[in-house]
Amino acid sequence: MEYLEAKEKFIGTWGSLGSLWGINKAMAQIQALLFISTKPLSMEDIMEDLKISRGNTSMNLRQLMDWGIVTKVLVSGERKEFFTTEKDVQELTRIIAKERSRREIQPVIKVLDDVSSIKDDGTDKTKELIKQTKALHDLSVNADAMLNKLVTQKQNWLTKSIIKLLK
Amino acid sequence: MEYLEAKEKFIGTWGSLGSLWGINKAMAQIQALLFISTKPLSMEDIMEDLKISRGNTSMNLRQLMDWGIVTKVLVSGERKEFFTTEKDVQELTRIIAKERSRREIQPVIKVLDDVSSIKDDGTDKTKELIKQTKALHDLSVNADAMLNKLVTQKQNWLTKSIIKLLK
DNA sequence: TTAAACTTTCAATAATTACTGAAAGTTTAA
DNA sequence: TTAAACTTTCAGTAATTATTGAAAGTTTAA
Repeated sequence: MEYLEAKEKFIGTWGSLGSLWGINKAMAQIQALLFISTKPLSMEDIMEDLKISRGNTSMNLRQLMDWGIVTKVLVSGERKEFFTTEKDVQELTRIIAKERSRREIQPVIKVLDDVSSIKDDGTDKTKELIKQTKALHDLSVNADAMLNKLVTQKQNWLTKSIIKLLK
Repeated sequence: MEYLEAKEKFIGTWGSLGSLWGINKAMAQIQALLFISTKPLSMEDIMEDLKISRGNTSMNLRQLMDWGIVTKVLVSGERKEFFTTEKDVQELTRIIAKERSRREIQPVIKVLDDVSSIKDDGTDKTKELIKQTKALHDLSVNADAMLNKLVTQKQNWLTKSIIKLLK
């Protein structure tokens, strides 16, 4: 396999994986492209490489920046803006985990808390709703706490954690 | 909040969370409905409750069964089929994690392995592609191993794991 | 200033994904 | 058998989501 084929395979796969996990294809592909690029890329570069429109590029770069995954960099002597992504996979994972927790898990925990706190009217179905949503609530809180714990340790969290768990 | 409102809030939230994570709404909602139901439900029950068509119900139940999350149960004296979901949240998580690993993570690991194994032609961009995809590969392998490890311990994996990690 | 170089926004459109409903298929009781 | 009770399939359609491209907005160099 040559460079170009490998590059396209990587970017394509990353895009599909994104879709599978609720991240849009262009967004995932832009990140993948920056991830393997040796230098920051301009909007023009990205558009040309991925063959997507200016608007699409602009919107998805913005989202990636909102997530904290991509940053603007100034290239001296250049008027236009350039972009890079976080290059360290561990740091990248930390950012994504933290954001998904904040945006998606926390709000669900709140709902589960509300729902599992309704008044027990003595009926079976109410009891079941309370029991099951409480179980889900507790699991979510624990899993989220664990994820944060894992991911808050800057250095080698994954390796360290695996070692601990294997003991 | 009364039972019905709480129930609808739970099912609705679960559906939205599903969409956010690449699981279709109807599928997530059927699972949610079964999860808080005190007894197995028929296709008719599900259709009526969620106001979705027969075809949709059938297709999504099938998918849930493929995932191993929902099972058919025979109710004696009844001709039609009834369905339940795994009621234990830990077991449910185990099943989902295992399936997502098998269906989605393993294939990506394979691609990352292929891509990071291309011949180093000495150029910077090839070196970068190899380096970055290798890092991603290693992270994925580790994270996947950890997930499997966590999730393979039947009893209270989450609690146990948190205790270990907090040490 | 101003005008060129660049970025963002957003209405229109395309692409994708989900859903319906009815026909075809299957199972079971008599 | 057969026909009623049920489930699955799938072509057509609807709903959702992503993308385009051009106009509007912004920045900067002269």
